[in-house]
Amino acid sequence: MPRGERSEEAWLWYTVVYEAIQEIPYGKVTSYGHIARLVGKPERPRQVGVCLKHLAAPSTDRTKKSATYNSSNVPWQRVINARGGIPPRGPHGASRHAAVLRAEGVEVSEGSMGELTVDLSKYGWFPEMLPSETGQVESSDGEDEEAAEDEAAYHA
DNA sequence: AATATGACCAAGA
DNA sequence: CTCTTGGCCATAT
Repeated sequence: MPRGERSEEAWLWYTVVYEAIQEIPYGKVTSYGHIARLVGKPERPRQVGVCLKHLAAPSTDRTKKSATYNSSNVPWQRVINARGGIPPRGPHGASRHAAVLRAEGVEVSEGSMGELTVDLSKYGWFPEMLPSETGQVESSDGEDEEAAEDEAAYHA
């Protein structure tokens, strides 16, 4: 991260996000919001996107830490938006993204406006949490980021 | 320092 | 179904 690598807190955010993403099974996809929930920050899906954006540049890493995670060891292609759409981050970005997903066996179709989409009910990966149905929340205690961090590193 | 943006999301209208 | 609104906060200008 550009800003002084001294900020452990910022590094921590990137770390938990990357590790959560690495848990997405091959051939499945999930959303930014789900990753945000996994790391205990359900209200910051946007910041997850920031992480991946920086991930796109593997070199230019001055700190050894930033070299830990790069576009080749983090399956960024398995993270799409909540509607199953592939975010058009560039002119040919979406198509390239779709190609990578198809290579994993994920079916990518075309939306109404030529937007590439994935069928979440088929390829979506949302581990045992459907708030809309059960309305149950796992950690209803006062735990926050710390707990989430543990949980994220747990599964690895 | 202050303002604008963005690989987003959920809920309303 | 589409469009708007409010919220988030690390980066970029």
